[in-house]
Amino acid sequence: MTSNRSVPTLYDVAKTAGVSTATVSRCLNSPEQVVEHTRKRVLEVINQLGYTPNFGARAMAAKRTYTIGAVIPTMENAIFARGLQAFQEELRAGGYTLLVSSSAYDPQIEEEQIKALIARGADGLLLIGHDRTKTVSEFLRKQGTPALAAWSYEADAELPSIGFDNRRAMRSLTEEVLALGHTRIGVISGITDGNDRARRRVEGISDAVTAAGLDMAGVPVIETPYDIANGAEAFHNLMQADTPPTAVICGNDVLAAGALKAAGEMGIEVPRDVSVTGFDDIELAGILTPPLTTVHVPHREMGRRAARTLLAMVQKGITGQTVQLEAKVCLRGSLAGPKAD
Amino acid sequence: MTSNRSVPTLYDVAKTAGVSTATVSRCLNSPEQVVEHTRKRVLEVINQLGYTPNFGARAMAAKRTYTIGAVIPTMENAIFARGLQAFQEELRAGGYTLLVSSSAYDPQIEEEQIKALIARGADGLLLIGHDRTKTVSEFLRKQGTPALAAWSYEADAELPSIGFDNRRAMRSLTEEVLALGHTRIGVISGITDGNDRARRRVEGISDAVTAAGLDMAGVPVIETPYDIANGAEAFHNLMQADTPPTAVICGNDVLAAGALKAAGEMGIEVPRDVSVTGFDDIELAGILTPPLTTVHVPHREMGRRAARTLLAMVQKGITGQTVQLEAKVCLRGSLAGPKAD
DNA sequence: CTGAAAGCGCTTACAG
DNA sequence: CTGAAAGCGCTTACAG
Repeated sequence: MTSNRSVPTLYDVAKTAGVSTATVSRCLNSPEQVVEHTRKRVLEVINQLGYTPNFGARAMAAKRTYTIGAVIPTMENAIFARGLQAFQEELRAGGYTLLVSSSAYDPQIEEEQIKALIARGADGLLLIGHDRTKTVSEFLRKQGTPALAAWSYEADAELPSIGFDNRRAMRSLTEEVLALGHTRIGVISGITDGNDRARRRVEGISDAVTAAGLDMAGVPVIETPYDIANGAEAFHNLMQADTPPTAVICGNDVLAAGALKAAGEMGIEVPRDVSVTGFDDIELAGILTPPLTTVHVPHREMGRRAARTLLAMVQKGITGQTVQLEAKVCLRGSLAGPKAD
Repeated sequence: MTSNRSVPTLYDVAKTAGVSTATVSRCLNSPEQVVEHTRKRVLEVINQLGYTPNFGARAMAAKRTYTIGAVIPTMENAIFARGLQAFQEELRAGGYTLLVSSSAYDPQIEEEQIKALIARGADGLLLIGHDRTKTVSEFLRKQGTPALAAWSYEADAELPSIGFDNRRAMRSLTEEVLALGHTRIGVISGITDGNDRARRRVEGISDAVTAAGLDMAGVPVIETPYDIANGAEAFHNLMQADTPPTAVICGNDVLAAGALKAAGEMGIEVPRDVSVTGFDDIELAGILTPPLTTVHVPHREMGRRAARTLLAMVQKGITGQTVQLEAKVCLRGSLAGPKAD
């Protein structure tokens, strides 16, 4: 039974080349097992017919797809873009294809996407961070598909991870802020629920604040989705207080960009009137006015190493090794001492 | 790595539920065909066993995957991010999963990715623009997989498209620039080879320049990959001339951001000393200093409509209708008249 | 080096 | 409403 516009199959190739389907399959998958003149003829027929293997059939029969899936929280804001680009380049060099989907920071959607990717035969998975639904964690364990968490180092997490210590990095940044003499801090954080990176960063702020002898209870923390407009609004609210902060620490560069924008609109000068810091060091950070003090994340290295590790897990069946990378404070013009008044 | 604890199959479910595989399949795909008590029992077993359908097998048997693939030139710069987000949301509402991959603006990689996506059973494809290799165009035609081009309206292209007229939009922007009295224009364009959007934009500049009675031969055009650093370097070079331009028109906002950055470093004030314009109106454009005059692209609407059109093509087998959307000039602080000297 | 054949895990007419 | 069975397009021991 052939459909009208039938796509050629292995069988068609075999028939017109006068060989068995096994031989055609071998020409594609282990050409060294086929003698040259046979192989040449088969490859010609393949070209002539415009044959491409049916992936589903292949996956089902061979039980591998040379596909790696990644589920990231968002494709906007370029937070993950650079790391993912490096990840993809490295996979490609290894003969693997990357398929990406995004969860919009919604655990339910993340679960769907993970299942969709596994169902589509992903040989391995790159995920971001460690917070996820119980059901999907269990699903992953049952499935046995190798998975790696990036962007967040955790020593004892369920999945091996390649990332940095968000808490420690943010603590270092905050220490720099405090060392300049700021005592009135404000925080604009991402949503911490379901986002361990955001949560760890707030913890890092708290660590530094407490260690400096200040009371975290006196530090206003606004949680809002990562977005320029939200950062602007939060900044606006923070500065409305009777004694507004002299330094606003933001959970990432996107929120900080919003804060800077709001400052401009409110006639507040940064860093003279108030300091602002970010996190991530996306390209944007360096071109804002003033340039943003932030934490530099080793995006590309993280992507590359994640790819290598995941490929090793997939190909050699080894357990992924957790690796901690460094994220360093990057001082720029948006941070200065508090106004002497 | 295959786990010894083999993943349950349809057959396992059927056996332990005491029904045929056909019935289990129906519970999943057309539950209304199964009487309630049977269905209930089967669904319980499915849950208990943690069964998930094998996608490859399903795709092969059913010949559809509810998957849409997209190949975009880059995940960086957020140029496509917003539109893609809307595209994905709309697909999701329709029960489809989006899988994305990026080509790094390399036609060869685009070809690979398209094939990979089709091989993986994508029911339809979203591509960007109209320039692609002969082989992949032919492949698409042979394959018959519905495909749609976005981000670029072309009346008579091979693929139906949902997009705007890059040429006309850039012409309008340039007319605004010229209307202010600028006669010395410089252009920083993306790489036009293999990128019809970039090419059309330069044509649009040429249209306006020529219509204004100026000679395009006198307009320096630098082509460089979309990237902040490249934009900065190109701006630097442009301003090195004996009679530097009084207005620099950039192929997109990312290049313009680089130009603004370079201007700052060179002590050139925008727009007093030189005007700078972009294209795309990504979120960045509004928060730069000064805010960027640019062309506003209807990202979200484009994404949504692309999804609806593609879904119609996939589900109803209809031919996609080409739609032209409006991209409007958006005037902001980075553009002013030339310095009166 | 090559082929015949089983099997991968599903869906879907076709019967009943 | 449900089942038996063919078929989807490949890969891979197993023989020869």
